[in-house]
Amino acid sequence: MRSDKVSLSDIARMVGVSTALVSYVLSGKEKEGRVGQEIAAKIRAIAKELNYQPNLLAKSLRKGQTFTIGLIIADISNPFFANIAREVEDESRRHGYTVIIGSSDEDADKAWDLMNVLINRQVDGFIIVSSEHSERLVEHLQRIRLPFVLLDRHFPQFDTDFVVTNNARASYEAGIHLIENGYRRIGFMAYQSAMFHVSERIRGYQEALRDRGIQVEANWLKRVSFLAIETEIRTAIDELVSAESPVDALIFSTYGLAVNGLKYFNERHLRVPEDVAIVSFGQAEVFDLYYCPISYMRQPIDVLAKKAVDILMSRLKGESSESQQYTIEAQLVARESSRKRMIR
Amino acid sequence: MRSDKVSLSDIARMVGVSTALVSYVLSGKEKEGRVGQEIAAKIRAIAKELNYQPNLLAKSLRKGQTFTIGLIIADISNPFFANIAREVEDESRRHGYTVIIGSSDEDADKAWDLMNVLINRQVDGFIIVSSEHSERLVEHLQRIRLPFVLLDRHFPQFDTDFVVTNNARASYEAGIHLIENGYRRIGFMAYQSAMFHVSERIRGYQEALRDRGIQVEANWLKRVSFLAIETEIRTAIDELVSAESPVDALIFSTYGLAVNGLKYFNERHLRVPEDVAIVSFGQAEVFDLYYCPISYMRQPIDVLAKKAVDILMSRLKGESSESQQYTIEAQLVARESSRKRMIR
DNA sequence: CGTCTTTACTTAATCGTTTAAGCGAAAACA
DNA sequence: TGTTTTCGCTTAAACGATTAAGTAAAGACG
Repeated sequence: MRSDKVSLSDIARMVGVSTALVSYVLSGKEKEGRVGQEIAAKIRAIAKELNYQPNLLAKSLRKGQTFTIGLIIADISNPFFANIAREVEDESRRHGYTVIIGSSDEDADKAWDLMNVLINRQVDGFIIVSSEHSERLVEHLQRIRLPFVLLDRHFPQFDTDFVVTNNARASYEAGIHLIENGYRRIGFMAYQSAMFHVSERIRGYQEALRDRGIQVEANWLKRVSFLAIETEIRTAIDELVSAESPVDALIFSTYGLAVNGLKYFNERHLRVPEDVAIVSFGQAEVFDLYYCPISYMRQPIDVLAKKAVDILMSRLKGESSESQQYTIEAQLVARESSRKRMIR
Repeated sequence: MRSDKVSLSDIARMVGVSTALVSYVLSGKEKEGRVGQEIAAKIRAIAKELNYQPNLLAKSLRKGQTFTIGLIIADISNPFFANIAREVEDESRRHGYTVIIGSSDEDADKAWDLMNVLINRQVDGFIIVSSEHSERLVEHLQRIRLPFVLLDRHFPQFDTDFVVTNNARASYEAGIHLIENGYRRIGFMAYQSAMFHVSERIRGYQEALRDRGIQVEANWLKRVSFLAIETEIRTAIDELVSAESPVDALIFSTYGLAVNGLKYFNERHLRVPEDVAIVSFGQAEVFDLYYCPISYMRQPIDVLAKKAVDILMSRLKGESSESQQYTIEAQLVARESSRKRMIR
């Protein structure tokens, strides 16, 4: 297919030396290779003239390193993950690494297959936003000793590297914020999932209410399945605003829940914050543009991503052996959607 | 780093045959290799037992094919591109290809560097959402005969494969739609760019107005630079709604312009569609969630992406030599933001 | 029974690098 | 002058697959 691919041996032939010498010069190992000044210059000149581009496949095969990392996320078309992907990509490039991204759709089997595809491609390591039931994936990576960092979500039962948000604390602050602004009946919308970060978010919310002497009603907590979100979130909201136990505020625990929930809010003509005040997790332009800008717990995606890459890089250098675990605080961005409650 | 990597020769040693035989069996070439039944079974058994995963680097190096394609887009954190990326990823995987995504930030130099990184990684081909001044990139790929497909944007002066939206037509329809709903003074917001798709979108808009006997005023067309979008779009909108030549409707020619523009609309408390009706390009959840759902020209991202991958695949098989060029129609999704004008 | 074909394998080159080891020749040292 | 060191380069193995070509043994054929 390609015609003018130029290899080390092409240069070697033109200069009249061995490929070894060319390799030494072009990879900056002149010292070790003890190459003559003139011949080095000549090699460099010819390489430049032919626009020599080393074949990274060959290099990787030989060195046992590809300078590639695999990034497994739920869905690149979700802006939260897209932003993560962007930061990971930029940070990795700074270290000379290329990222291969795969979307798992929160499906452990897909994630497993993805992992295998990437392993076959000999990635040097992984950054993973894990999905439910991905314990097997984590165990497998540990067993084969492939470095990886869990991002945004982790498994407390495994001793792994990870970088996550302080989810309990974030929920707690979201709750306190709403309470301090006069809301008393606060709902919480979460995915139906046994993942740690989900239960942490729920825990923080409940603690906030309890700390402020509010009796948490069980049916304020709504859990919807990821796959049937569009229908289930409608039922959940219907129940939350029904006469029986109407809430005056609602915390969405992810971006996807917020988007789907707010769509239904519009449909039902529920007013924010008059009917229901809102604080959400995740972040996206949607929150700015909503008629009533949405308050949210800002997760410092750039910091999370950068830290994850840094940890992975240190692993790839084989530096430490202790697990590196970072929990980063989210920050409340208070907007109109949770403004002080008017007395009705 | 990795301990238990198992290679062809490991299997060969255990079974007591040569690596060649193992290769034949495991790559389903038993016929050509004329391998015995029993030994084939044994090889397969051991391979399974050891969980053998072929080293794609070695395979690629030998075969001169990596089954990898490079996708260059402006920015993965922009939902329009994120959706493209997702579709390209899925469709490619169906063909057994892995995608490496890179963000160019609409910067030709970054795109060039990205291209080189990916070439070094021996991608088999490219799908490119090109940026301004990327003619050099296109010429280079043609010269080295690396297959590529331009997506969403193309250069009319080059004879390349491409898949694009019918931009002139889409703008035209957006314009007609607004006119038919009673708007007469229609503005158009575009990036300051000489790229073909931009001028096509402008052309369609102007034609629509002319066809309906509306005298197009020059200062209805606003062009803002990609880099200084936040400030320039404010000035542009200020001018558009100013007393001198206030518009009653506005077409945003990209997602990014719409988001930034609408933010400023909120700030200035401009009402949609009472003050200004809106039709936008691009698509995202934002448009659904805005207090007044935004009408937009729906570009069939899934079709665009799938077609681009299909074309690239046919190139990789070396099928046709004629350039394959597809122009796909966008579809108006009419919502509240451009509803029939009330007489004031 | 000798020759030809088929079967079931092996050998070895190859892809494009890296890099340890080797090897003359010149320079330094004793 | 003889020995060691340094210099400047080459040789060749290795990474892990693929695959054309070779080969030995068994079976088919006349």
